[in-house]
Amino acid sequence: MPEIEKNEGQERYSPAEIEPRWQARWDADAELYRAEDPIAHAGGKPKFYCLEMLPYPSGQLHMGHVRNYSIGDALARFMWMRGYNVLHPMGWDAFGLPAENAAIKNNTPPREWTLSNVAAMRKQMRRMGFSYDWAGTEVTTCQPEYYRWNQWFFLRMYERGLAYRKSSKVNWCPQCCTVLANEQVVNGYCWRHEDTLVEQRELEQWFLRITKYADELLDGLDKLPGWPEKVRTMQRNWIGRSEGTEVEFGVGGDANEKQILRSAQDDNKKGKSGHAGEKIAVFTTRVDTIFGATSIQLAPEHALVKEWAANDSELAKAVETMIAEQKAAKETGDIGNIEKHGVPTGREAVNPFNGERLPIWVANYILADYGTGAIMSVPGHDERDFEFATKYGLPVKRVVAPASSGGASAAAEGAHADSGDLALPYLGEDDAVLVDSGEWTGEASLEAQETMGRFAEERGFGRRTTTFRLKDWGVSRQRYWGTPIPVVYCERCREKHSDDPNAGIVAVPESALPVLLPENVEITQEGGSPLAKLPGFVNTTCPKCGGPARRETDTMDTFVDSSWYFYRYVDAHNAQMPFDSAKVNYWFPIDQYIGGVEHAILHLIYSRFWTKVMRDLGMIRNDEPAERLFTQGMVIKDGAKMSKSKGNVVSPDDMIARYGADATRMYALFAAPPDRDLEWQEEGVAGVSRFLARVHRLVTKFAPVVRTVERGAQDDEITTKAFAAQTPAGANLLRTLHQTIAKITEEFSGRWHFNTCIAAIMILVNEMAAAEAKMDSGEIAAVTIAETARTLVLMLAPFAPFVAAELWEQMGERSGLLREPWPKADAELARESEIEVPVQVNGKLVVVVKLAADADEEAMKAVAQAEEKVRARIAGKTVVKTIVVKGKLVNLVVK
RNA sequence: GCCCGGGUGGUGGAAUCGGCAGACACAGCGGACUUAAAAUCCGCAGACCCGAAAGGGUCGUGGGGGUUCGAGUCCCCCCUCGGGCACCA
Repeated sequence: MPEIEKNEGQERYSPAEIEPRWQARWDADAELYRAEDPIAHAGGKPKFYCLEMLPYPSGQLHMGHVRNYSIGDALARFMWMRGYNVLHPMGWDAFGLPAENAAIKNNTPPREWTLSNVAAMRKQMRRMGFSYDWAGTEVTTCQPEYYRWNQWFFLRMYERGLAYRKSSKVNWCPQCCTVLANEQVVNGYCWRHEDTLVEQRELEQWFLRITKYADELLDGLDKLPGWPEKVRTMQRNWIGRSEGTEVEFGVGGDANEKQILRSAQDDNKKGKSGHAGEKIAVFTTRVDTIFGATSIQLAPEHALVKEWAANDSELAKAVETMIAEQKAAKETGDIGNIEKHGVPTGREAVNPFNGERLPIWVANYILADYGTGAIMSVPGHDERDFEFATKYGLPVKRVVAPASSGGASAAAEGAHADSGDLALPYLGEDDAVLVDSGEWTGEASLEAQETMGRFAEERGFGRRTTTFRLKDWGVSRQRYWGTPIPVVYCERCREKHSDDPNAGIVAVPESALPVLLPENVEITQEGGSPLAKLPGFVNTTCPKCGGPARRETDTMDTFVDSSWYFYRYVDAHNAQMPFDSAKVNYWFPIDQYIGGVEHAILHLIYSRFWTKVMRDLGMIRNDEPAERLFTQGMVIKDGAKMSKSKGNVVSPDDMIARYGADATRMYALFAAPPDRDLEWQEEGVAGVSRFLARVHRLVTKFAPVVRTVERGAQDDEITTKAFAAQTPAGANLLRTLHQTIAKITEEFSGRWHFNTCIAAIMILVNEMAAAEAKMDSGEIAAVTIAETARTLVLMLAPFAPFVAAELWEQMGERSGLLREPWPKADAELARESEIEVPVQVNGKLVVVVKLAADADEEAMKAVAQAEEKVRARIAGKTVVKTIVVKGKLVNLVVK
């Protein structure tokens, strides 16, 4: 053996000195970056695309980001060491309102403000040591190089009818001075302004036809087992598919004038039209209960109600009150708890199934924008209808009964709520059958839904249909800082084809892209698109006829930007196309996407939609963007989510300055498992920092040993195993080492409980510290220490890359840590030779005995029974039963 | 109201399969080192009771029941906190 030099470990751990030095080195030698084409140089390595959500460049990284990226970076580094070809990119969601607000406040142009924030945050991220390939993949969505492709996609969608313009009621936030998507309205309030109520305005807007993919977006969720069930459920609810039947009820005139009219059937036969032949379409998922309908309920906003209210001031007043009340309820937040009420319209509708005349009401619980805005009210089988009918004394009629009752509830006809068995509506079971339902009586409920739907279709007064809660995605924003919509409006073209309502809309040709967002724009809070005030931008020529035309002045929703940014990462500098399909097909789907659950429906549903559109354009092969999704918990401080308004924000810069980036990110992983909320406690960061100092001191001390051993090992060819066997203390240390490797490797590939990984590393370090003294006494071989120290540093690399790199170098290693293979656990070395077996009497712990790990059940039993404490406990009693679980425990049952 | 998560020492959390509850930390306490402090190192530490101590006993994972030799873990009922949806016909 060569002489072992010793380092007394005088150098103190100083992240402030270590971290910037390594950061500079990584920046300079681009260790973390792709020097060459990562696909061409994959060299047979499997690919791994590790993605974290790109941040909005507010100027400050917050703790939520730090946590998100610490998780992703640990995984990326681990996969790198496991020999994967890793793609780990980062970018900036750089368009959006805060830049405009900042412009108003500080008189700084949004571009300048945004880009300086990007620079500041990029610096923070580098300071954190995150392993992003800045040079190769960084994407900034507000750059024309990026947003021109938003425009390009928009044109592709427009060509295919996936982007269209229509006038409709839209959500308007008076604070943002812009339209919001449905997804951006939270309980009637703006998602950005918690106390600003969203108004409804009638405006011409651009929409993306996401509903075309509603079915696929829904069904695809079943094929995403790598996504959290919670997110999938949220998306299912959001898409809200229900299959049912639309049925047309014929409308009678004013009942007081005794102008009861024909049923819809008659109307259809005679092809009559006009007032008398008006129909009300209702949507129901339970057409089988149609014989139990006892009224028709319309939403206050229903077109017919408007018509009728025009000549009926009383009705008009009632409807107005209802709408006002709903608005008020939204403001207090308890919409949904609002009491059901309504007014009769004095008109009647005819049930096309049985010719029954039903009163038409207007009710406040009917939603105008779902289904047809009208329902058939079946109080016998719907809780809401029941509540309403009970209040107004409308009849409750049962038409479905459990099969077991033999359809015996006929007596219930016309009964009211106070009759015992009708105290609650019957909501149906799988075996329910129809009663009192004409020719369908006796038919199974589920079957009747089918046959009655078909019947309605045959007779021409209905159709089976599917409705969705999901609405098309309104993407127009009356704001400046976003992607210009690449469309012009031409008066001449419109007039030339006055029969086509879309004739005046002319797409900007692809060759003219990008439509650049002008600079030096005055931004005010007054509302209306700021671009509309720029004649130089607005006035243009029509690409079709060459005549004067007006540019679209709305910009795109920023969620367009984030819907496909992760595709751009794989080919960020492509000037010809959004990306090279071959590259996407190599990297996609994303192997792991990591982000906050707050994106569960907005970003994550739009991204899935965009993926399907691109697939149908033939650009990509994958149906879904990401194979696996992980949603991390929130960062909490003093029991509340960190936010400026609550004043409980902890700045990463402060943490770095005080404890270093390593300690900050390692604490973010240590304080809680990543899927749970994390309470930020500064003392905890200090603790991790102390731990790293301890590691630094220990490894620094052992580093010369490692260097010596590494040199010697080549000569002596002595295996670690052989050395380990020499001394019990050495075997113990190596056992812990290999148990730790096994533990961490397993967590990375499954549960991701990095808090327990770090705990395991701490245990190992504690044992190493204890081993220090034993090295001098010869109880532990130097090679054992060296092996342990070296492996420890490798395992630290995903969590604390700076100190790991520093120590790695101290140990005489020259290769970068990411190129070093992840250690392999040796099952033999990890195995326990001795186990502690608890001995119980009647399930209560009496004593713990030490046994050889391979002791069989007989031996365990014998040792347990021989134990003095156990004998004392069972003295004078009979052992009725002995339970022995090999390698686990012994339990004596006594009486 | 409905659907998901949680509830374990003073605190964050551990216990992956029903098998020693409280790993690993933080805060705390005691000791060593120091003129002193900081830093560091070593040790103690769920609660209650008995005992001078060594040690021993009882209780204990939100509450109540159950299954089991044995329950933080499984079943039923309930309380509570957080999140999502909320008249979706």
